[in-house]
Amino acid sequence: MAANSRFAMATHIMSAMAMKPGELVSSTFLAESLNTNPVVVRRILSELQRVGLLATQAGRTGGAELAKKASAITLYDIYQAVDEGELFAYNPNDPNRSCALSCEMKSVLEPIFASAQEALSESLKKTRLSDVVEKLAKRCSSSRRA
Amino acid sequence: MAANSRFAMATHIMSAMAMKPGELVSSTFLAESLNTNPVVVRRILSELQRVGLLATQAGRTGGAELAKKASAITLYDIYQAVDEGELFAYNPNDPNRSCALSCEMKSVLEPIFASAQEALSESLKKTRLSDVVEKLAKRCSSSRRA
DNA sequence: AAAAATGTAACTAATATTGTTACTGTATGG
DNA sequence: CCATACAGTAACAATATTAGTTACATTTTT
Repeated sequence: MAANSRFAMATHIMSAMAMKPGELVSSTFLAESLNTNPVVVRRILSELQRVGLLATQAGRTGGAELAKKASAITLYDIYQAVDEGELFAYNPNDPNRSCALSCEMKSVLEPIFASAQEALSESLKKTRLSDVVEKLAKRCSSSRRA
Repeated sequence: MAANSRFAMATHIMSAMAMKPGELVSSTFLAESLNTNPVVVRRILSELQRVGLLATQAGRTGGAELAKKASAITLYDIYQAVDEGELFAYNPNDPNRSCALSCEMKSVLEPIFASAQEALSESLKKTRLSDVVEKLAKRCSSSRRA
């Protein structure tokens, strides 16, 4: 259980909400779609809410709904909300101060890691949540036909 | 101890070898530079050797050396050697077969994940090991001057 | 007041990463 | 020929993260 699937789950959750505009969707409903526990969903909802992608409402008829139009949300927004960890980690040990290479390694890697992270981010910015929903709608209707 | 630093360590190792062309470098020497245990180094050496980036020699005067010129090796080659895991993980649970969205989610995410991975890879291909070594050499000489 | 929702804390199980010890096999040098 | 220094690898411990679960407080509607 190491590679983190929160981005996939968050995109799933956001897509489900985008397909029910104006409706409040419960964590229990979302958990059934994800085949997991409602608390797992609520943890992700909480992160998405924190960055303003959705709003929740407590109480008997409560639930969550998108805070913006699906066309105004990119997958990068979702990625950022749930995946704050750095892509790459540096050597966790202190540099060996008697080794010049060891002392300079991190500062040489920094811009390389930053560029890679930036390339990844730009790629995710190209897809909007509305694009995902469109693809899902197409696939779902064609699988229903089959 | 979760985010994986093998790419940073492997780049460090490859750089150290690139700065001693023709020499066999021991895992003990590399471990001192990384401030870690020789076995940690040998595990990474083993992965780099598996993909043909370096060659090792056993015995009293043994060690490791690059199998190609530093200008013929990109950081992507190193990344691939040590970081085989996927960048993103899918929801580990089975899809809920009574939910069309749930059933189609993975196939919609697949090309998105692939594009992001590709963008990352292309970014890493832009830097050659020789570029890293040049930057290190500059930084090391200027820090020595200071 | 009951019911159904959010929000969150605390715990478990599984897994990954790093470091360590201990050992085998190999090649060199005296 | 044999001690030495290396690679290679298995086994284990410490730590951290992820996902799932239980439990409970709070909020809102009916």
